[in-house]
Amino acid sequence: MKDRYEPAVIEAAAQREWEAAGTFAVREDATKPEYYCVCMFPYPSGRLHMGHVRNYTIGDVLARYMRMQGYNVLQPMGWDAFGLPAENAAIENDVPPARWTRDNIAHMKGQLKSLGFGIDWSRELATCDADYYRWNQWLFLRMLERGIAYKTTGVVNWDPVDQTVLANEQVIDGRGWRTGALIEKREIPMYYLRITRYAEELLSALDGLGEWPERVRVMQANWIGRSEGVNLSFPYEIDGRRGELKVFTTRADTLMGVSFVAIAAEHPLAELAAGRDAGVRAFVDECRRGSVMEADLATIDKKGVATGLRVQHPLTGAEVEIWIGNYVLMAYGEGAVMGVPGHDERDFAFARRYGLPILPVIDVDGRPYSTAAWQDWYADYGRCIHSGAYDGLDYAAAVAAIAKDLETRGLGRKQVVWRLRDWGISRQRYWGCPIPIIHCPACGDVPVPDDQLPVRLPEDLMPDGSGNPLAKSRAFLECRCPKCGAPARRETDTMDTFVDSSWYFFRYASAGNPHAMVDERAAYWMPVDQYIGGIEHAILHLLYSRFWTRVMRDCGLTALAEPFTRLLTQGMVLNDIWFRKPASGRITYYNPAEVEQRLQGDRRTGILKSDGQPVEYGGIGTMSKSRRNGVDPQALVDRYGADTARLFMMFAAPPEHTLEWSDEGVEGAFRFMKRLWKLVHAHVAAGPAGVPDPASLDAAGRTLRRQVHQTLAKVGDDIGRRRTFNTAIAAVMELMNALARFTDASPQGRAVVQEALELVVLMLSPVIPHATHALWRELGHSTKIVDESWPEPDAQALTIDTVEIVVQVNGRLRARVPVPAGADEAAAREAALADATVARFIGDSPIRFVKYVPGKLVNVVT
RNA sequence: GCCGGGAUGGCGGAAUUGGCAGACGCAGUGGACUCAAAAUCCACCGGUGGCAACACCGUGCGAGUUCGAGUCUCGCUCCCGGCACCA
Repeated sequence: MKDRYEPAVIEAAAQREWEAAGTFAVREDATKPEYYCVCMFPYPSGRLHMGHVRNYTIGDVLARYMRMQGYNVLQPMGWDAFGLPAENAAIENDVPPARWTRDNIAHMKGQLKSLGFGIDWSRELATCDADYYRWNQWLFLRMLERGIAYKTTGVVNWDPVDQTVLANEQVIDGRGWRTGALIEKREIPMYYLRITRYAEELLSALDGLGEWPERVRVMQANWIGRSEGVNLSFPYEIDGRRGELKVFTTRADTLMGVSFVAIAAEHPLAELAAGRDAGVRAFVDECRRGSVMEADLATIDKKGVATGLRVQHPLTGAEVEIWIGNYVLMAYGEGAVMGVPGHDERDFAFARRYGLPILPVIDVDGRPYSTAAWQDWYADYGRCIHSGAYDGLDYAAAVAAIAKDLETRGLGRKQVVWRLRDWGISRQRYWGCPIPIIHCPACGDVPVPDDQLPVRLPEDLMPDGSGNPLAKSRAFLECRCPKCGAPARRETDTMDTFVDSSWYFFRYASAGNPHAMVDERAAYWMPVDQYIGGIEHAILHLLYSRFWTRVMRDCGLTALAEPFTRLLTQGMVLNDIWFRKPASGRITYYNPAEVEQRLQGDRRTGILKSDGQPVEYGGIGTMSKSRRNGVDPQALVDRYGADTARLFMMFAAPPEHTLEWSDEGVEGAFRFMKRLWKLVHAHVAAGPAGVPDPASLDAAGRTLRRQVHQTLAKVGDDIGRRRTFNTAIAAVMELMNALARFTDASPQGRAVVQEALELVVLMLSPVIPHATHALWRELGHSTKIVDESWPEPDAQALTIDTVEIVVQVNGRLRARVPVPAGADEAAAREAALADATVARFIGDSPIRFVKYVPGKLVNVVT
């Protein structure tokens, strides 16, 4: 063994050994408990970024730890390989998307291997492979059969210059990103998946996901958005035509307080009113131009316009005027709301602005109501007043009575409304999974028969930015109708890439099966025991996966409803932002590596190394291409090795927090690697060491040995239960400091050090697997450390005969005194009162009482 | 605006169940080694006062509960993430 720590050499050697032994290729084994650890698979953009390294390091540490715990651990990897960037790259670099994607995969796979992740590569998959996406198509056909998939129209962004449909992200300020043309909204036929059919189950099952972060569950619950209320109708007669204006309300108890009805600008009645009045037309157009989805709309003024149209109150028959309100959403409920200014803040503001009557109809604990200003309690539940027959009823009783009366008149009933909408999966794009439908002039839309799957995506086409190349490819387009045999045309839309990622974790566990989507191996591995990925996927990806798994269940493919037992959402990786902003022109960003930092007082300044001129500090933000503050993991690995990169990532912050990049921090991790290496080397160079004999250890030896086993217990708890890798590493560092100070070279001293080093190496092996692989051998073992079990702390080493307890006087720390372990209150009290400092602070005051926390603390209260 | 999370030294962070605030690391300061530098090693490192022993103050702000609060309760301020004016 070399004195010098040379990561490049030892890492390559360790990786070769794992590969040769097939260490991470796992098979189903009913005799062992299984542990399935999945990290969200990457989009093959070309290079690994720091977020990937962090994500996969967390997964790998857990996987290796669980392996040492005796589990049969599967850690697979794959590629989320369809999607828009490949088409953009094709246009920019004149490379077909298929080749660009596969080249990227090859390069990134090499990078993943160099980081030493314990991945079972025999199960690798790429969603752009027909072996994979044929099962998207197959399940889609099952969904069609069950009415879960259906076709209807949807609105898309149409670029009239390129004659193409754009994704939302390709529309900037209402214009096409390439052409700058004003984008039109177009209605086209699309396929949808009826996720709303599962809304109730997707919501209620969240309660069972106890090992998911609370905030993810809350975000999902809000997204699904269940509301219980009453759907009711306001009858009208306009131009001699009878109709009913429907509204949904969760506050049917306030129905007698209605003073107007507000409808969305997109509502059919708004269109009718706009046709009669130029003022109304202008307002409707203004509302439509404004975005409906932005959060800052929450603070805009509640504006509206009267339509001159009137409806009848469903219970009293009184005339109620219809207004168009900019705060009413067409996409939620019925696109219309009843206006109850007395008890709804928005309606209140609206009524005040336009001088509409405000009628209090709910009494809240007799508090005095004033129409002068809104109070939050106006929206509270109470008892009905000024409501005729309903006076005196509380919320539940009033809603029940009103719903019943409405139902008698055929004008309403109780209803549950969901915010969640069906999932539109059609994309007018080339680089995706073809939707397996054939359009026949005679038979209509005909599903591709199972025996003709997969519908292969031709890989030789080149997108040019104008429309979908599939729609121009006769070889793809032209086919025969499976029903009547007549010439027909293939569907050219492809599926949303969220489809691809909704079930890949099932496929890892059924890798390579050409006959079935999943097989009995999936039953062995699934559900995923630990799923790890970015918080940005908290809603859509996770919700779609939960939905897709339920569809698979209902098709008899799995017994599971929930795919992920435990979820860890890792924080993003941040770095400093440096920029220059010339008086005129665009802001320019500089990579932190190009900047020399200066500290002026508490202000951070810097100069650009290349020209010596100052640059401005822009705070700290997520690593991104646009701000040029990324750090290339490859450069890091090349310079320090994978172990240092892994150690830094796991040490710098807890996994769920953001992680601030720090070159000095990386240096610190590297220093630790060198210290560990040298410590083991120095110990081994002094010759063989024996096994410690607890009975013959001196005090220092016993103390060190106790710290070793205490650390072992803590590290196991930190990794296994708490998932706080940073504190686990800190504890080992602390132990290493103690070890470096321990200089007893006697046989027993060396035996304690031998044991300590072996345990340190074992404890760190999930985090820094390469160096520990070499050090394990160095410490005299012929086995591979990766095959070792996680050690158990020695209970005997942990026993102590004396503890130091803290003594407080009136809650303030005054002394520490040693007492025998397990001392009772009387003994601890006596020891505390015997201390001179304690006595000084007590002085002449009489002792009122003494509080004793066994083994920890005595508090003397005077 | 709503929902969720947070605020602890110069910095990242620790304090797991209400019981020693600041572990560990980074940066910094002083020293050893060296012709010198780097690397490495040792020591110091929240603030104020004090020669020192030591004392007092200190976990965003203001109250409260408790023998005891970074931790619990109430009310604020600011920051981050998410979103949906959701009837």
